[in-house]
Amino acid sequence: MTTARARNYAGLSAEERRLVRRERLIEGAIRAYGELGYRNTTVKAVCEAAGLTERYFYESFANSEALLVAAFDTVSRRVFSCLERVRKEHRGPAEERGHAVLRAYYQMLKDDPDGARLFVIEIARVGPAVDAVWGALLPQFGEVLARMMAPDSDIKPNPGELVRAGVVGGVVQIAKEWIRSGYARNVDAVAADALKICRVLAA
Amino acid sequence: MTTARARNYAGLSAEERRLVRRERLIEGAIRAYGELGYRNTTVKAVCEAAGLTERYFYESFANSEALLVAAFDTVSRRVFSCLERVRKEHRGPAEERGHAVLRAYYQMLKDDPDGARLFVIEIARVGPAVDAVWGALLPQFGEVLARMMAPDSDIKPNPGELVRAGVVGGVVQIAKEWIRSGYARNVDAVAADALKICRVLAA
DNA sequence: GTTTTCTGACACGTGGTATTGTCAGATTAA
DNA sequence: TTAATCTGACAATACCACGTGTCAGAAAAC
Repeated sequence: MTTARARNYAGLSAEERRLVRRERLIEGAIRAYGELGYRNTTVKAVCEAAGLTERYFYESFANSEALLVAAFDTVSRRVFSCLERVRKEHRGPAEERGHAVLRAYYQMLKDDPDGARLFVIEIARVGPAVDAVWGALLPQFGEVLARMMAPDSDIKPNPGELVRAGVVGGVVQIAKEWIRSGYARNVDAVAADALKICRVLAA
Repeated sequence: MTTARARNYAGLSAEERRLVRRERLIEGAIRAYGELGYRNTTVKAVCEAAGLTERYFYESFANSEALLVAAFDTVSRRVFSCLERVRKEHRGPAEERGHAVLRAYYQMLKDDPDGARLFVIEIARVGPAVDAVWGALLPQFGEVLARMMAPDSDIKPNPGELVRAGVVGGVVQIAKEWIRSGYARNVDAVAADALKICRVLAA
C-alpha cells in the first residue's frame, strides 16, 4: 500500500510546494493580465510569467477564469484592507475622511498599475462566474464609501441601494478614465473629483 | 459585356435589397444579443434571428464586431435623439429638466430591454474597436447630462472631465443594477436616484 | 417556356487555444 | 548507489466557430 508517499523537496511538503506554485501563478497572472489583458492572455503565457508549465496550472485551477478570480481576490483583499484601515484611522469630519480614503484608493491604483487594471478593468464582463464575483463586491464597496461619508464613522448610514451602486460606478469610472489617461492628473485632484460624487452618500 | 445586370426583385434594386437585409440583420442582432448576450451569439444565430443565412451577413458586415457596432449605433441614435428632444422641451428649472431627461432615459431602457442590454451592458469590453465606440460616446453622454443640469439649458457648463465621466459612470451603473433587478423599482424612483448624482454637475 | 440571376441550405477547410498525455532527466530518501 | 518520486518540456488531441465555397431550386425577364 505504498500509495505514492509524499516526499519533501527543498524542505517543503507536497502541499506546501503546491501552494508556493499557486502563489507564483497568481502573481504571474496579475502581471500577465496587466500587460496583455485577460482576453489576450493564454494559459501558456501565465505559466511563462510564473516560471512554471501548464501541468501546474491545472494542478491548482480548473480553468482560466478560476485563476482570474483568485488573482482578483488577492488584489481586492489588499485594496479593501487598506481602505478600511485608512477609514478607521480618520475620526474627524466626513469630508476629510472621505478624501483620505479616496486618496488611498487612487494611490494604490497608481502604485500597482497591473493590479489596478485587473481590479478596475479586466474583471468586467468575462463570464457569469467572474461577473458574480464583481457583483458581490459592489455592495461591499458601496458600504465602505457610505461609512466613510457618514457623519460619525461608526454610524451606519442608509442611502438607497441604487444610489450606492451609482456612486461606486462613478468612483470606478473615474478610475478607468484616469488609468486610460496614463494617470495624467495628480492623486489629490482625482480624489477631490471622486469626493464630489461621494457627497451624495452623506446622510 | 452583360456583366451581371442587376435585376429587380420584389420591386427593389439589388442595392435596396441589400439595405433591407442589412436592417434585418441589425434588428435580428439586437434581439439575439439581448437574449443570449453578444459573447454567446454566433453569426449563425444572428442570421437565424434575421431570417437570413450567413452569406448575407458577410455581404454587409466584415465580422461580428462590425455588426455589433452597427447595432449599437442604431440604438444609441434612438436614445440620444430622444434625450435631446426632451432636454430641449424643458426650459424650466434644471432640477425638473434633469428629472425629465433621466426619466426618458430609463423609460426607454425599460420599453426596449433588448436594446437596453445592448446599449448598457453588451457593448462593454468586447475588443479595442468596439471599446473605442463606447469611449467616444461617453463624453457626448456627459455633455448631455451637463447641459441638462445647467441653470439655463443653452449655457454650456464646464465641470472637469473626470467629474463628468464619473457621473456618466454612475448613471449607467444605476441602469445596470436596475436591469439586473428586472426593472424592480419604478422609473420615477430610479430617475430620482440618478438625479442625486447628476446634481454634482449643477454649476 | 426558357434562360438568367438571385436565394437559401449546408458542407468543408482553417486557425488557434485548452486540456490531456508522454517521457527523459533531476532530486530525494534509504 | 539505487530506487522511488517529482519536475519540466513538449507532443497529441479535442474543440469551436469563423469564413468560404458549392449547388439545387425559386423568381424574374424575355
